[in-house]
Amino acid sequence: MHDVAARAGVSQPTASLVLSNHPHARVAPATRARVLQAAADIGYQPNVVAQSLTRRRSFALGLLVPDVRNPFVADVITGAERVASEAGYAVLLCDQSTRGVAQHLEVLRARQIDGVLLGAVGARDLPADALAGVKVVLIDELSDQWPSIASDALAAGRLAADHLLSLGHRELAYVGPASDMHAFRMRERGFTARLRAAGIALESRRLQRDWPTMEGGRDAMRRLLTGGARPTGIFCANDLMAIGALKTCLRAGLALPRDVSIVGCEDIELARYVTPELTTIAIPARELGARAARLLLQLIEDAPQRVSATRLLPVRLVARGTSGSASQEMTS
Amino acid sequence: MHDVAARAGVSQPTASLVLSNHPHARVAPATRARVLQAAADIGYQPNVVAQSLTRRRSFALGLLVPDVRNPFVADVITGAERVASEAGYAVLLCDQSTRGVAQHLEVLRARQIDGVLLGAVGARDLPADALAGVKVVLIDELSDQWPSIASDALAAGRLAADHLLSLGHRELAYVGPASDMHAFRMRERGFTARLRAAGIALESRRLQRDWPTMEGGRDAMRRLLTGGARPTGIFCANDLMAIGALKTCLRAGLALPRDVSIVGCEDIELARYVTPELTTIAIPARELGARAARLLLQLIEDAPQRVSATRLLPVRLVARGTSGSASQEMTS
DNA sequence: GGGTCTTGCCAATACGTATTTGCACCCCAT
DNA sequence: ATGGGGTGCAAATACGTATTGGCAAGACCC
Repeated sequence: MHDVAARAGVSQPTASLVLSNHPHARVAPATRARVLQAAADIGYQPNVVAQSLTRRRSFALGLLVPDVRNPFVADVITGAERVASEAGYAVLLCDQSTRGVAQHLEVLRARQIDGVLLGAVGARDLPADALAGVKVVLIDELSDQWPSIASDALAAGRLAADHLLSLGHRELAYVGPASDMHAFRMRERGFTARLRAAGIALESRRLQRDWPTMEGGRDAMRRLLTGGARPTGIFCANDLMAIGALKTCLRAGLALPRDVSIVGCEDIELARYVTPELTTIAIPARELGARAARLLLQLIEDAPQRVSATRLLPVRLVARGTSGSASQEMTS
Repeated sequence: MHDVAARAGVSQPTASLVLSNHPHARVAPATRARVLQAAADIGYQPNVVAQSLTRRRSFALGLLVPDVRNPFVADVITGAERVASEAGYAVLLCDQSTRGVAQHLEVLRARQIDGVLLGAVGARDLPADALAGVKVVLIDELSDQWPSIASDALAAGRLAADHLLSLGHRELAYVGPASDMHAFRMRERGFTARLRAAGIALESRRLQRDWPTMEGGRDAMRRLLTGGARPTGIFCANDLMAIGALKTCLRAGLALPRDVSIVGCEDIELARYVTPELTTIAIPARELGARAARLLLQLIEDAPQRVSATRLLPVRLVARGTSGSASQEMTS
């Protein structure tokens, strides 16, 4: 910028006034033009680090996720990255497999990060002190302590239950992670609540918890299959587990949806590419990421506008090939 | 840091010497201890932005990828993020769906980034001028202009060809992207070279190009099916395309591997979860990302050590359910 | 006991930009 | 002509840390 100023025959502060396009900048049009021309001539690019130091804003967001390889998470990232990037913010990616939430937050704080998006992190796990003074938005999580963007997980569980019930299933099971994430808890609660309303109680051996991955779904399904009293309808808290379960059923010689119906949750792209195609509850992952980023940017730029107005994003049932009438089993 | 210095009764520069652990720092042990104690007392955290300004190093890497949602890319990211993070570097994620490579590089340069990892970006597309003065490592790409870490893509193509040939297939096809990425070009070249060596020429209608996604694989497969003279063995340049093709075959009423054999490439986790399980060539994605990050860190920290020593990472065939003997078709 | 060396610290400066303050200068009204 | 108000710019300062140079005080030599 010194070079620009020298070339335009003005002082550095004047060049700064012009280039930062200050609102109440009183600069003569001719001078302004000279500075802009000089900047264009030498291809001036501002040093964001220096700007960050004086303005005490890094124009960067932290994006903390449990696992980049989870397709749902990848969708969330895509939505958030796009919004942030278009607003001129950089995205610092932090994977929890590398280090814990608290440690990542330390690093981000040291970098004077403007805000943090927390994806798929259970609110109870959050170290409140590590978050002190950090602007944060939770993704697909609800908390009265921090703003968040969430999907209607309760409805997701209900939709899955209603779908299976309407197909005539009475022998039902739930497969989900041991996570304390709000989204997972609510999917489970919505499901079991609807079962209770239909007069069905979920035995504990039909409530299987495991890691929210294909492997976890596989292991949970194995336990369901060997546990006796095989269920005919299964709701899996996410599609990865559902696919693991699906695969395990096929390996065990079961046919879907004849012998067993499976309903997943999230509707990742993959759900349409397994065989049979997975019936699931669609969660708008990209939209969650995008809205969370937008909310965070508002919190950063529009002062203490704490009106998070957390609205639940709607979910919907996508009936495909892994769910079918329970009577099929009886008649076959 | 001023507070730390005041608390320890020393000047700010002295505190800096202690806290930055300078090699030829001549500080009395007692003083050093006082400073460290003071820093611990008030929970001092360095301001990385200010450090970046003086040291002219941001301790941050750019990671430029075509699409976070591609599982192969997600694996690469995981590997790179882990290495960078453990070395104390932040990772700025840039998705090409947001803006072009050149624009991302501008932004990264303005942020005084220390280096850039370019994942799955064709070397020919690279704007050489936008890369001037930026330390960069290409991932799964080869170039005599920039250092890189790549897999043995030629061998991958050969392995696929040898596998299909050894199963007796003679009616072969290739499905790949129109990308000019080295990895894809070599996978194709290795495949076709082996076919030629076996006296088989690939007709143009059996060389289908499309987007490297499931949809692309689906569309390419549809063209193969409707083009007459259906091939019995197909090599798809990545697993996503292979899965799209697989799915399309199943929908068309074909059985795998009885009617058609498919070999994918990359061995993403998903390959084991489609039905039948996908035969594929395993590419060490995470290792690629990790090695690329390590090489970049070397270039950054160890001076102009241009000895990139680009070694090709080995690939291997993983035979699963989508490939079988060609004679099966004849006898069925 | 005066000189050279070493040790341990601080003062000064730099990094590149933003912001505040103050000073010329000109225009116009009285 | 003179004072007041506005305009356009530069000087000074700040952001938080790293680095250089130099200055005291002590150790050591003859």
